[in-house]
Amino acid sequence: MNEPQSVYDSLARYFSVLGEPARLRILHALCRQERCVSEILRVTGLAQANVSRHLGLMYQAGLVSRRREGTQVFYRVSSPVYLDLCRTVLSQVSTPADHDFGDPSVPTANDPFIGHHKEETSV
Amino acid sequence: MNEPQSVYDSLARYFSVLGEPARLRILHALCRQERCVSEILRVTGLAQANVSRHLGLMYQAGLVSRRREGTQVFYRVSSPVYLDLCRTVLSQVSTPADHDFGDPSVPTANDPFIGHHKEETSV
DNA sequence: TCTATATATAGGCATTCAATCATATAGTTG
DNA sequence: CAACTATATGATTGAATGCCTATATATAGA
Repeated sequence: MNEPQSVYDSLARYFSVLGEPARLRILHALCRQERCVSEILRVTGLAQANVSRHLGLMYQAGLVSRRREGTQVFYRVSSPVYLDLCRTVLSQVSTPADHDFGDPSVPTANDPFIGHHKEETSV
Repeated sequence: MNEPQSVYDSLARYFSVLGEPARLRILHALCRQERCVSEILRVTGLAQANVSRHLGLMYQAGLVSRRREGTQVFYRVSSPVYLDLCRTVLSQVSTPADHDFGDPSVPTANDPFIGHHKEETSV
């Protein structure tokens, strides 16, 4: 029972959940639509146990919602706010150009969380 | 040198930097104004070595800028975007009301990151 | 140069946490 | 119930990271 004591702890917890590449991949897979776990596996290429863990964590944190349909469990982003956060940071990240997140000249087609989602062919 | 390979890594790195209560405290201390390290120590009550480390990390990540003046080093939030992120998440967090982020009846006086970030104009 | 103040950094220790393998649970169908 | 599919979880390991103490660097002044 490690309840967060302060606003800072709660806030940090949210950011920590977002601070993991694998979880961001999963979030991106849910960017446009809800998906069941096996779809997420296929799209992201991550291992089953990992995806399940990350989804559980994100679910507990409130970032994703889920519903069961037969043996499958469908997850979706619980609030577009979380996608907005990603886009906001991405827009900041792209400007310095000291990393190679998509050339500024090349439009946002390849960037995650843009909304025009390239289906699972995204590299 | 461990350069991030994908957009997800870079994005996660940013969120990770924000995913630490101590760093959020420091960020909050810089919410309205730039401050030198000793001021940050006094305001946050954190240990000197920790603050220095956290500031160094945030500086490398680009979240804060700094300038030296004599023996003192003044830090400031490099972009109000990072404060906006905090406020955005806080607004999401506050709704459940299962944590004590400032009573809704009590105005925002005690809540972090509520101060309007005055244009810093990099003195 | 010597001293004092302000900030940064190194090393050790403890904890957190992601990846993995194996196994368990839930639901469906025969 | 048995067998199968889909998803979750336990246990272990290794890496990353935060805090602490001590020390190093930088700047200013006598």
